Amino acid sequence: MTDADEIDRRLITLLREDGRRTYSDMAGIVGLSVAAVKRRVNRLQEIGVITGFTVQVDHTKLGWGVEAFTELRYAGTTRVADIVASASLLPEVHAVYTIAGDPDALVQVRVRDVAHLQQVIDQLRAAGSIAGTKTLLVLGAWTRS
Amino acid sequence: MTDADEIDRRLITLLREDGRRTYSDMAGIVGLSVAAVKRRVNRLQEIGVITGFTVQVDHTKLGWGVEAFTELRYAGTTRVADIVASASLLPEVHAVYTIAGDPDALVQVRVRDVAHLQQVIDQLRAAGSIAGTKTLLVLGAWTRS
DNA sequence: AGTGAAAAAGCCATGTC
DNA sequence: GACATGGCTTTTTCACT
Repeated sequence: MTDADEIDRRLITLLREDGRRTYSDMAGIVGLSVAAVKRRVNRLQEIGVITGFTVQVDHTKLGWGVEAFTELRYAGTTRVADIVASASLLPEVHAVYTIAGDPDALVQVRVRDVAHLQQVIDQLRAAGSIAGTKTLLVLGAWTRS
Repeated sequence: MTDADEIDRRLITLLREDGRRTYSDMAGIVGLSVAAVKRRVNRLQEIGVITGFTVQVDHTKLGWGVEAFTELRYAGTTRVADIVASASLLPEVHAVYTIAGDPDALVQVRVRDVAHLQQVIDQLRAAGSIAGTKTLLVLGAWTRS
């Protein structure tokens, strides 16, 4: 936990809604000067609460129409770091979550079509000592903000 | 699929790395004029490839230290839209994915601690005609870029 | 921490090639 | 799409509280 007060949280919320909002815009909303808002945002970046600015992309419109989560189960000796390292090398892999219990990891992938999905799953299986996989095909997604 | 050429894709990649990059910066990298880059980025927003700008936040540092995925299984008659509508009302829910097959949905949640997780799961169960849940507790996460 | 003001940088519309 | 110009907005810094 970090010392982020109520105003810091409001600034973060505002920037999550629109990462390009201007300092003067936010200053007007939270009731501080532009310089004060800038210093707070800079500080939030320095202490690592804000880790970066980015764009949200509709991957469907770029031809990556299929999204899936693949659950991975490993042979007993596999180390967590190796799991993440090998899976994250695939460009189709969007996120890797290591899990307590069963399964051992959950991999979020984005692919062009189901044939492509098959390829990626095969590559995941080949990457380590995988005991088994189960893939959840995403039909629809809702994400906050 | 949309008509986004190689330069468009490079611009998207650049903006994913840093959503605050200036047009002149990108113009220098891709070898176009500032005005041309601006027109392309505007167009990518208009056609919905770029859906918004935002900040990446380290939720751990804000006291939301526990992340989990909860698989939901429904009674036969539940409609997908209702699932998403009810789950997305909880502020702890970060994303809802509807799934082909078993389970019916995968819900990504972020909570303060495991006691809080218990509450959220209970609320998810109460929200619809849930036949069962299984929660995957995240130990570590890797996300692209 | 916050304020206010001035300099520097970036944005954006317009016109021309 | 390139290039140039000018007006406007935003960012960034600095001295002061």
